[in-house]
Amino acid sequence: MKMEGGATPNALLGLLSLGPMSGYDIRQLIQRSIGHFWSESYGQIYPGLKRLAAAGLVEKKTERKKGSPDRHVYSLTADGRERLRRWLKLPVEEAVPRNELLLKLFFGGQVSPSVSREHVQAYLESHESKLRAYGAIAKTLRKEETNDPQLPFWLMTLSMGRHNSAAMVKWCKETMAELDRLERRRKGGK
Amino acid sequence: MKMEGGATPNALLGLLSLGPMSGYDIRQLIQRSIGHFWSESYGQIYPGLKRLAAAGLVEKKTERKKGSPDRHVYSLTADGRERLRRWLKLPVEEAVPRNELLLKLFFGGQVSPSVSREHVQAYLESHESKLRAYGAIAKTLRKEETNDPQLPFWLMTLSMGRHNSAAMVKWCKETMAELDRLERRRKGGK
DNA sequence: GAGGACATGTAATGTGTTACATGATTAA
DNA sequence: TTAATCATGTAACACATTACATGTCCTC
Repeated sequence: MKMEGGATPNALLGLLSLGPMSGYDIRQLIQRSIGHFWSESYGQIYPGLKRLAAAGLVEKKTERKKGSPDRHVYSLTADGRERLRRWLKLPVEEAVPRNELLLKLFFGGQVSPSVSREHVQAYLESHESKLRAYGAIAKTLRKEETNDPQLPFWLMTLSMGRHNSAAMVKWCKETMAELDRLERRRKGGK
Repeated sequence: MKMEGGATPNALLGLLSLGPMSGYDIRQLIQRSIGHFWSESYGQIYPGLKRLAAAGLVEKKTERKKGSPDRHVYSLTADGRERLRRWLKLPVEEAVPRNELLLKLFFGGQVSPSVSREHVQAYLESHESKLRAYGAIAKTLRKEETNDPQLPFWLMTLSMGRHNSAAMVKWCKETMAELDRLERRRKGGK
């Protein structure tokens, strides 16, 4: 009965702090809220909720529906909320970085520069599309949740996404230019 | 005998493309080269090399030393180099994002803004120190590897680190200011 | 003589995704 | 009728870290 540590159960507690929900709801909510920087699969969510319930941090209520399977709605207990707060105060644990694009780029000397160029191009497009998405989300968020006290925090997480993607767009453009130079030098003289 | 897919064995091949090495060497080299965006533990490296050798992608030579344990030096075979090139050309697989700082910040409404402020402060400091490190690495890299054809690629990966950390520093400062505003509003008049 | 670098490897454990299994309802 | 959405959950697998186990050489 450890239950300390791991971010996943605490993420579940955090989401339940927004209101009672089923495992299925949680999955959907993740995608509409923290999806840009967090994800959980059903294989984590369902067993996770079960363990949290066994530890008394959440409470389960079963809603019967004719025909379709029962809905298991979980809600935070006082203990659960306390546990969440305690975790929130703990220092953030830095994750081991893993960036496959950079890994491939680092070994770019093994292939033609155009290969790396394509990878960077794809990365550029993904960040440009993220930037568009962030703009849209900020708009609806401000419209629909104007007086929610948590809104400022949600906007801060969005803002990081924007800063990051903008920086990545800039890096991609510079890097593609440099890769073009390498390609030309290869084909051209010497 | 799949051996396709996973980035880890390909990272090993990539490092061996820089020259023959032992598992121990690989670990050290990772920290001095791709450590900012990749990492591998011995528990991955040693069994990984064994599997690559079984698949004929690397070759193992044992150097006997009196007293100390044998050194197992691995080098790329032609097959291994070919496999590496093929993987480099494959599109980059985007990883599921996981950012614990953002997760905590998203639920920042559950605790005092000063808690979030401290997390952001720590993040700021870590990126400022990264920026200093990147500057130092770029300097030594240009001094010691001036004519290595792979240098431009190494500098590109460094450059992403710089763009990213600079953006994060900016975001941290803005976000800390916003958190201070929230804190003041909380203490001050309703 | 204590500690750290050198050097290899395995076992236990943790963490996470994907595929599978089941089945109703609803929209194209 | 085909597919998507709703809804729950397990099992198999993949991937990764950490602790353990062992032992030498070198430096303070």
